Amino acid sequence: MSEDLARLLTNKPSLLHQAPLTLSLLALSRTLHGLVAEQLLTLGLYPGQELILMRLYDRDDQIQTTLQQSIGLDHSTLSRSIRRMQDAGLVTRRPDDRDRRAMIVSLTPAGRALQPRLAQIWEQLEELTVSALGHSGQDSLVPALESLERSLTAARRKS
Amino acid sequence: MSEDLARLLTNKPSLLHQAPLTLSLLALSRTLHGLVAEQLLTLGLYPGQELILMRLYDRDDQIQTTLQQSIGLDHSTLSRSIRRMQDAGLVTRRPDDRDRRAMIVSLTPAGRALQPRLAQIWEQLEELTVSALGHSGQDSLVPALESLERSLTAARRKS
DNA sequence: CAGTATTTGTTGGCTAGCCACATAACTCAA
DNA sequence: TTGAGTTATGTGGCTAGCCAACAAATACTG
Repeated sequence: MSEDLARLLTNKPSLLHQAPLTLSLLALSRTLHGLVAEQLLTLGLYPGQELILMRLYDRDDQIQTTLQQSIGLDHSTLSRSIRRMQDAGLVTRRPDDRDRRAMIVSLTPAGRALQPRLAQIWEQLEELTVSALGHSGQDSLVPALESLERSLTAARRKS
Repeated sequence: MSEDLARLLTNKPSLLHQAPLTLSLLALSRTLHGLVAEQLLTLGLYPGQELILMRLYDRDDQIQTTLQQSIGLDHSTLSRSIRRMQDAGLVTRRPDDRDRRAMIVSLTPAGRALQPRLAQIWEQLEELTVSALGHSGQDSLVPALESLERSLTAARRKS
């Protein structure tokens, strides 16, 4: 890279090399997101929607807020995503009789029908990442990533 | 969690537990993105713009396509981001005399002035992630993440 | 040299995701 | 019971990011 040459000449360190871990995490994050998006698109899904479906596969007929809290996205994001999934025929929404503010989100047959294909995609992704890392490092990596995620979440709360 | 109870009773495995690595990577990815966005906002920046600035810190007066190729985003995304950065007074764009299709992107004094503060944020993020992982695991993790990123990129190319 | 192909950039349209604000319904206390 | 506070959801407006379609300039080729 001639950038490196320029840096040698001017003796200025690049910000890009001063945070290798952050940078590689961000790069990986983007690539993974793109790959997931690509795979989901074959089901007509968009990133984020798979998490909603998976929560509903585990427990159908959930209140929007319950989904929002377990997934952790903003309620407005969920509201719009779920509406689009309703438009796509994957879920239905009806007001809760006992709390008429709340909307109960339920799977349609079409939404439920995606379950095996989603499971397959999920499986392939896991296989891909696991084999890329070598099966050895996998067990140690998951706890490390989860610990890192907790630390970053804690760092966000502080501010 | 009562979801787990329900699963015990119905004996249905959750998709959420079948891809722990993928899931923890996605969760980490989201949290990191949020943290970065939060920090960048203190500079009036939005995620992605910091990469453009860093490339320009390393080498000023770059063609848009050069930036696009080194960063890896879609050219339309870059076009809009750079226009917003121009509106914000961080960069200028002028057509290249030798190739009048191309736009030369250059830092303004305001854009250059963000360099130290961006460096500080970048440093803090790296410290945070490194200390969260324990300084021991860091050296092995970066190559692992980069290797994983390459594998995922290769998986995208195939399709 | 003329016509075609490629490259560079912009715009429209769709998605996710956030914040701020608004609305409706529920809760609780005076 | 009335009124204040809380909760659930929706909407407007902004960002990133993608693809597709387009225009303009350059490069290539017959």
